[in-house]
Amino acid sequence: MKEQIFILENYNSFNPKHIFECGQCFRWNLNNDGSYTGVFKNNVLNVKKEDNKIVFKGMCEDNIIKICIDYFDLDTDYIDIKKRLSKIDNNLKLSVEFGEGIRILNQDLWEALISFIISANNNIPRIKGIIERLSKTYGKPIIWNECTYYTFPTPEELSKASEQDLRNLGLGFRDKRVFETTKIINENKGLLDELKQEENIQILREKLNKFPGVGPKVADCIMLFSLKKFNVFPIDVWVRRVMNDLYIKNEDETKVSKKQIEKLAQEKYGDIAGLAQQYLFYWRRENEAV
DNA sequence: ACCCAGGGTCGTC
DNA sequence: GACGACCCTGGG
Repeated sequence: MKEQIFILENYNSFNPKHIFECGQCFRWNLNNDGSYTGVFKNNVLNVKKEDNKIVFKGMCEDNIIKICIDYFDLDTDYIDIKKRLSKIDNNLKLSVEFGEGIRILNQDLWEALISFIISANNNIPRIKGIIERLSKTYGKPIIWNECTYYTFPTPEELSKASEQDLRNLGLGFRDKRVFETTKIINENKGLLDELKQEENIQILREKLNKFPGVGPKVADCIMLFSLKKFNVFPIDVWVRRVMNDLYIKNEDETKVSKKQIEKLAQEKYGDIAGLAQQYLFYWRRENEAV
């Protein structure tokens, strides 16, 4: 592998900070120069926005342009999506303005499955640390600019970890869930492809729920972030909070039922509920005191 | 120092 | 369908 460069000029709706900090991914880190560096599949990439250019630079196993178009969802028209969301109400308009450069990454299904199992009742800094340690211990090294990066372990690589190994890496009670899910994937080689080909959301959700550690929220995240199902609406504490603040206004947000939020999201946002979720999540998390 | 919450899920009642 | 338990860590 050798370094490749790809530059987008005058490209709209692309802001690295918005993309990497809206909660969809865990392996991108901010550098001193404002750029972000991350690992996905067998690639290491650095992304920097300067003036009217987006500069992609890195070690890629395939053509960097092809890889970026796929991973950064460059063929989707976000101007149109944002226009539609802005028309819904003023809240959406404000959240879309705030996170104008958000894009939904097309992440690897296996990595998303494990990562979001780890995310359960956990906080983002700790989730990132756990995934980094998993990669360092079981993934493959890629050297670039005198730094060593590690790929996310494949199912085979992760199968080398015992439950106790996982516990030692800091997974806590999620050790068993990750261990069992890895075992299921390794015993059913065609399962991941089968999931990728399933178009029906309900069937997909049922299949995902069979993995230990995958409940409704984690299943929705997997579908939205790695299977391009833009109509699902993952509900976590932040989304519950913002939906309650904006529409429901219950004194105790924890008392608001998931069903009620789901219904509201489908009615208001419909087939792009997942996109709405990302703008709202990012907006609410970055403006906590509001 | 102590307490709480965090991109929830699971087992039990 | 409600309710508590669950590893661990950063921040109040």
